[in-house]
Amino acid sequence: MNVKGKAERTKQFIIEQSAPIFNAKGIAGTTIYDILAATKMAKGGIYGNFENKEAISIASVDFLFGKMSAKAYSVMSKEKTAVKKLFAFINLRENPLVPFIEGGCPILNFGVDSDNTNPIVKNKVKAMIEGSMASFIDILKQGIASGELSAQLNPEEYCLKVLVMLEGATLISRVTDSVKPMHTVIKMLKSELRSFEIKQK
Amino acid sequence: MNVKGKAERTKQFIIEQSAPIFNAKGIAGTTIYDILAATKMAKGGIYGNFENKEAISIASVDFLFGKMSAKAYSVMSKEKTAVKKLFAFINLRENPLVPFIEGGCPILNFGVDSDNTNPIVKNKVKAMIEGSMASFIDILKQGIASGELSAQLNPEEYCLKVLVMLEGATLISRVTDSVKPMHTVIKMLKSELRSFEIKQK
DNA sequence: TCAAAATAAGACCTTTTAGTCTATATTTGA
DNA sequence: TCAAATATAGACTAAAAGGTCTTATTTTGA
Repeated sequence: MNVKGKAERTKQFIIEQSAPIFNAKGIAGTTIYDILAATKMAKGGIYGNFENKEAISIASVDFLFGKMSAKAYSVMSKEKTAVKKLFAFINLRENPLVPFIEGGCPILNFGVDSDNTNPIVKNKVKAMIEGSMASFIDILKQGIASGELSAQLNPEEYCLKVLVMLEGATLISRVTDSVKPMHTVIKMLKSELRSFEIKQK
Repeated sequence: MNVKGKAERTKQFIIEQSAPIFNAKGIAGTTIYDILAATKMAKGGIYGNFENKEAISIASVDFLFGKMSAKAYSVMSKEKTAVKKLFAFINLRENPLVPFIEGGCPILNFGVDSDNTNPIVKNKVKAMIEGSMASFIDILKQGIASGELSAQLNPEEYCLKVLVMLEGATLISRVTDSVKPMHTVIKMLKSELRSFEIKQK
C-alpha cells in the first residue's frame, strides 16, 4: 500500500520521538518508559522494531546528527560567499535556550554523555566533529583561493576556534540561562572573520 | 581520640571516592553499587552517612568544585603579574586526556549532565562559572590598572573567551582523543593576551 | 476481499537499583 | 578499661527498569 512499509515508518517514528529525550536527559537517564510515553506505544511495538534500548539510542544519535548536518547544509548552500556561509552556520546557534534541536547541541550533549562510558556513540560524535571541521576548512580555503579572504587567515585554526567557542558558549549560556555569552561569542567570531575579508571594488 | 570524629572522616572518604565516578559516568549513570565498590563499604555504612544517592551526588559536586577552585587559587597566587596568573590557570588545562580531576572538567560534565534534569546541580555549576569569571575579570582589571595590560583589552570579553574556548577545547580534545585541539586553543589564547601586554622598560 | 504475514498490545518475568532495618562491631570519653 | 554511644555489615524489601512472549490486531498482496 505505502511506498515504505509499515515497519520502516514506525521505526522512524520511534526514533523521531525518542531522539530529543536522549538528547535532553542523556542515554543512561532515558528509560524505556520515557519512550513508551513519548510514542504512546506499548512494549511490543518498540521491541518489535528495535533489539533493545541501546539500538534506539544509537539510531537517535544518527538521526540528530543527520538533522544537524542537513540543516547546516541547507542554510549554507543558500549563500554564495565563504563569509556568508560561515555566518549562516554561526547564526544557527544564536539562541541556545531555544535550540534548533530540542535539548540543545547533540555534539555537546552526546560528547559529554558518551566520553568515559560509550565508545560507539563517542565515535559517532568524533565523526560528526571531524566532518563539520573538514567542510568548514574547505569553505575557508575556497574563500582564500577566490580572493575573498586574506591568505593570512589560518583556516584550520579559525575553524577550530569557531567550533570550540560555539560549543563552549552553548554550555555557558545554557547553564546560566542567558543568551548573552553566546551573543558576545558570535560577535567576536564574526568580527574576527570580517577582519580577514578583502574589500572588493 | 581524633580531632574530627569518625563520621566526619567516613563521610569525607565516601565523597572522595564517589566524586570521580559521578564526574566520569554522570549522576544518572552512577549507581549505589558503583559507590559500594569504590569505597569497599556496605550499604549500612553509606546510608548511615548520607540520606540517599542524591545527597552523595550533591556533596560530590561541591567537593570537586572546591578542589578545582583550590587548585586554581594555588597556582595563580604563586604568580605576581596578571598575565602570569592567567597563564598558570590556562596551563592547568593543558592535557585534557589526563585531567587534574578524574573524568575531566566538572563544569563541562555536570553542566551538560544537569541541564534539563537537575536544577540543584545546575545552580552549583552556574555559581562556579560566575565565581571563576568574576575573579578572572578582577585579575585582568588589576593588570590594566597597574599598567601591565593595555586598556584596549576588554576584561569581560577576553575572560568569556578563555572560558568558552577552554571548555570547548576540552570537549573536542576528549572526544577526538587528541591533545592537539587544546594545545592550539591555548596557543591562541596566550598570544591574544600577550598582544595586550605593555612592555616595561 | 480475505487468508497469510507482519505488526503491536500488554501481561508477565528477570534483573538492577535504591533504600531499610536489625544485629554486630567499633569508637569514645568518664 | 569498659559501658554507652556511634558506626557499619549485610540480609531483606520495594520499586524501577529492561526485556520476553502469547494473543490480538492490522497490513498486505494474490
